[in-house]
Amino acid sequence: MYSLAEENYLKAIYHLESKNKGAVSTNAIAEAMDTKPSSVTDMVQKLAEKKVLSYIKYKGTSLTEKGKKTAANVIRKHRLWEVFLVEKLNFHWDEVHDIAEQLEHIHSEELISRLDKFLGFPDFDPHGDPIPDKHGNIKPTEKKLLSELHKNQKGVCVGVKESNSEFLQYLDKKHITIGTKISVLGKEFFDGSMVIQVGRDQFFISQKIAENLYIQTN
Amino acid sequence: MYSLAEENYLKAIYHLESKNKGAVSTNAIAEAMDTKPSSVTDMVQKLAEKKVLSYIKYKGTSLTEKGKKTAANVIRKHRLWEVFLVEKLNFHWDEVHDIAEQLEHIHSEELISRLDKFLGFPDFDPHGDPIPDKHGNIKPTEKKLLSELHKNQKGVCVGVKESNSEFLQYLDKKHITIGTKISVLGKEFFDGSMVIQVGRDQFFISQKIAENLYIQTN
DNA sequence: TTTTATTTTTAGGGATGGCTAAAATTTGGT
DNA sequence: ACCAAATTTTAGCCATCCCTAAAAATAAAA
Ligand SMILES: [Mn+2]
Ligand SMILES: [Mn+2]
Ligand SMILES: [Mn+2]
Ligand SMILES: [Mn+2]
Repeated sequence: MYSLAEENYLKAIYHLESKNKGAVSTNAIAEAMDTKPSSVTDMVQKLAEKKVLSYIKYKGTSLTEKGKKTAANVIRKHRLWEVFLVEKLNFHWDEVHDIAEQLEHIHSEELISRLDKFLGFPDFDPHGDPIPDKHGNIKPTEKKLLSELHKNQKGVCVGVKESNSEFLQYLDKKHITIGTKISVLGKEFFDGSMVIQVGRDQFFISQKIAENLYIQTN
Repeated sequence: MYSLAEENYLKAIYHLESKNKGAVSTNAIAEAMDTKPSSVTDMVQKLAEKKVLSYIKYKGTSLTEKGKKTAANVIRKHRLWEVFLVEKLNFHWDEVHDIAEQLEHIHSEELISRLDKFLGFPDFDPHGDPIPDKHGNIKPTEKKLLSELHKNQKGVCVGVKESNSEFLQYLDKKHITIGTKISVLGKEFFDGSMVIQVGRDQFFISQKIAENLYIQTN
């Protein structure tokens, strides 16, 4: 059984590892957790003793299989609760993250197993992120960023990279959500901006927007 | 915002106060919380500074209005989550308490408000205990213990006093649950035991059982 | 009314999870 | 290769919430 703080560290390191490939630096963890590097060193040394990560002084840390599984399980709980909040309690997709941050630490295998069933065994959370299975495995999906598409390519929005309220509310305003079809009508090489078609609307988006939307093309 | 430990103390003191009427002793709190009296003194002094209870050295503590409201709100959350676990996730009524002990500490007014609506604004939890409203008020209900009934009186089971697994499983075996009609066929003055009728079955129960079943007679 | 037993508080300390400041190590520029 | 900058660790400290042992106050008995 891991403490709330330990679970949050494992989750943060898991996310950093999957983004940056390779050992995770102390500073990167500190920034992700909004804490000080010295606090990270303390915790990382404790977690190394518990064999959930390997740590080499000054060289960074990486999760062991045990650590990965534990982290994936916390992420599984987070995302299942987000589905619950949106599907059953009618929360908006930009309101659920902070509540899920708390709910992800409730300890009960049976609870999560029943919640999963109650929700119809969902594969993705409200932001399009995949929900790990109970063994910590995530189905690989072939998705790309909208910014990687070329002129005249099209696809379906399957997720968002960042999911802060401002961004999600922008998407709402433009009627973009999970499942929305998007076509690239034009792309500017200079700044990466695009003109896209969503339903009957055509409009301009910046590269920053395009870099935060996951698209599935098939 | 109160910590997990603070909320648990407030809840325990609230329950002790409503049972024993009058100031609550340090030892009583320690026993209820399964902790040491010295730890209770520490926490009670801290809570007194926060104005959620009044504390006089060697004389005991009692909750202020603020403290009562805070405690009732934790109890409200506990009981709403218990309803969720039983009604939506199909847990059995003897399995939900420990999980609700964790869920009751999730901080979000909006979450509880929506959960309440999702559950159809229930008045009672799966054990027949009343759910306080968002202001901390509990509707007074006129219920009595089965042990207070006389021969030939009858009523409906509306709740259980203790709700540990062993007792709840005993009730299941005897097909007694919330809403079950019970008639007192006979009562022994010597030991308070009874013979009761439940559906078509007639059987003996001890005084201990009769003292833990709430009955409504009308 | 003493004496004894019980209850309650205080003193001192441990584990967890933070912090700042200073020291050690690594990285990068010249 | 050397110095400067950035990163990382260590040392020492703080807050929370728990503990044991000892002291103080109250309650019960003699
Ligand atoms: Mn989230
Ligand atoms: Mn999400
Ligand atoms: Mn309960
Ligand atoms: Mn209950």
